[in-house]
Amino acid sequence: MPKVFAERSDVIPALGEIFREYGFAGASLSEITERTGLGKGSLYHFFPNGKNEMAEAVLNEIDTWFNENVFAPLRESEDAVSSIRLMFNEVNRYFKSGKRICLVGAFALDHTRDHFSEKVCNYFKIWMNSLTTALKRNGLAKKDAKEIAEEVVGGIQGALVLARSQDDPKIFVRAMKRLEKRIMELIGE
Amino acid sequence: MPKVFAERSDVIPALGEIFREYGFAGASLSEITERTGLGKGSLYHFFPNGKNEMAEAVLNEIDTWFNENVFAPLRESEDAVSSIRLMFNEVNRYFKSGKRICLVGAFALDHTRDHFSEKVCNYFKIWMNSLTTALKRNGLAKKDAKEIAEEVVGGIQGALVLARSQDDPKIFVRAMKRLEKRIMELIGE
DNA sequence: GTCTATAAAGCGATAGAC
DNA sequence: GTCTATCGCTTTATAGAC
Repeated sequence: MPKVFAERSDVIPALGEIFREYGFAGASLSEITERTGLGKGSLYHFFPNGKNEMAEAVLNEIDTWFNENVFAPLRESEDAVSSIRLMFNEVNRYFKSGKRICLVGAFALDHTRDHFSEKVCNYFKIWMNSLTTALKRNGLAKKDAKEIAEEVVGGIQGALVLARSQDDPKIFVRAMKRLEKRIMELIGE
Repeated sequence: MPKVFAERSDVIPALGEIFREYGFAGASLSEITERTGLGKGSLYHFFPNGKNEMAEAVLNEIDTWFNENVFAPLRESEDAVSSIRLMFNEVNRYFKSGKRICLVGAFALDHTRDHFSEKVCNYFKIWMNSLTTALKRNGLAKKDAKEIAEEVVGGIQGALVLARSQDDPKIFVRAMKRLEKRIMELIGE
């Protein structure tokens, strides 16, 4: 019996997980129909431009989530220290303590990046800029703040790669703790 | 006019670059025939098991290269400090100062990992273990050595992701310098 | 060892009934 | 909004001539 009145936004999380597991090129429509429970008709109704539009919708949702839960607090919170602690907590939660990869980072590595270059570039750029802002508010010089932001955002991506390569999420958790500790030492907390 | 007497080992570097650019799933045989200049007949002559065997050959070559140029010196060199400097130099050269990604790291992220899990796992494991050995030889406690090795190998992977996301190889070069400096400070050089 | 021709399957995408 | 049927194309892989 066909489901009715499914909403476009309902399928986006499932699409995200499929792209994470198979990559953009490896995610086939048959896998997508199976996992979402929607036929091709429904999928093309929601995403007339096919797989490309699905990936774009996923990237937009990621963008929104990080802006609301991580980037905006870093930029706007009066208490910069707790906004940085919040970042580590939320990021750890988002990546399921290392059991989930970063889709944007995965897209960045191969030619998939070229199809979504603006979104891929901005995700990391805004993340680093927001963290830099919070660090400057804690008294760090602009140059130092930028450098540590680059180290932290890069360190998180690398820990996700390493954790998956060893099938050991604890590698990610350890990296997060190490990076948080280093930031807190630098800003004297 | 058909080339004759091409050798299997001749095509492996080209295969590596194709997999880096397109990922395993995204690398099509038509792209491979085009870039290697070999017809499907020749390719299946060299790699009877098709794409899978091609990727395996690439991973084997990567394994050999890193063992000879990076891992073995780390484990065996009498001068542990210069073996660590050598590591940073060789790794920087291998990844073309951030213009080339790590194929093993890319494979690790999606389900491609499951097809080559042993090789993917061992590449990073042996890298971290070799670096740990060199660090212990410089007087670091085992626990500290393991932690810094994890940080450095992860940091390199993350920097590759970040550099490509921003299309800015300098991010990778900066990370390499930062990581080398941190190691040298820790072992008191 | 190389090539071309071809097979069989799967792909993304579309059309049209309901 | 959902489905099934189908299109045209590309895919991986094989066969067989040279």
